[in-house]
Amino acid sequence: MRIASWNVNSIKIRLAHLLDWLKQSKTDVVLLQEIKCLDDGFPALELETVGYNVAVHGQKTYNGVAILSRHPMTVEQRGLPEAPDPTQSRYIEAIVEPPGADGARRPVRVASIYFPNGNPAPGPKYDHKLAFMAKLEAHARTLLAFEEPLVLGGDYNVIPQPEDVYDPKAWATDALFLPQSRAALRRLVNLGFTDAFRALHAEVAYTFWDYQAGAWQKDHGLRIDHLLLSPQAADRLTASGIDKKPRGWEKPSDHTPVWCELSV
DNA sequence: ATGGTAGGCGTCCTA
Repeated sequence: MRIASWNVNSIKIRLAHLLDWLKQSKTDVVLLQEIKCLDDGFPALELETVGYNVAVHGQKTYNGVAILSRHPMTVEQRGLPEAPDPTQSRYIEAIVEPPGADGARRPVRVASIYFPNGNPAPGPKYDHKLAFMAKLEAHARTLLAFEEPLVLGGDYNVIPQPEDVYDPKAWATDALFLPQSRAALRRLVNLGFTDAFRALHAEVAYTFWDYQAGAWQKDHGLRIDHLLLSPQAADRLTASGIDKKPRGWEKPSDHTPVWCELSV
């Protein structure tokens, strides 16, 4: 089963890209962020027509997350439990169930998460970022106790290591790379998660290139979109990658998809 | 050197 995460920066603007990419990538489950629309405005019909079930936690103008699944899907959470600002739609969680070849049940719990950017730091936005990460960590503890396959995917807005940014010095004081942000991500990972991309790849790779200053052309990127796997999901990890192609298309999102393959 | 670009119920805010 292939699972991907993609911050599309407006589902309305990016629908054609998403449909093209779904056709060529053969992804079973897609975790979307920054859909920037209410539930009613989400193009559910267009996506159902090409074979996906749709779950949306939308918001007007900002944020908004969704999950697409070729397999039956049950929504478990809309909104992060005890989120510091529940008016911001940044979390949706579901259980997807691919058909077992032998009739066995193989449910996988997935979440699509849009972490706060946190700039400027210090300040109230940075405080909100850290508060959100603390509540996410608490919820992740609860989910890990279920000892089931779990994929926490999304735009984490955190650069894990210096090798995950083109110029670490230039990002030293940015909310995405401050020591407290990186420590909060480490606390989460250290609960027992596996970074699906880094587990299988040692090379430098990015998931985001700013629209400004020719960042894409200069390959001035960041790796801030991640798929974190519970031990039971990591046991089944067979492949992962970052699909750079969509970032090079006309009128792209500033993010490109990260994906992983779990054996059935 | 504080620019640059993109998206949205937009004349600013967020990223």
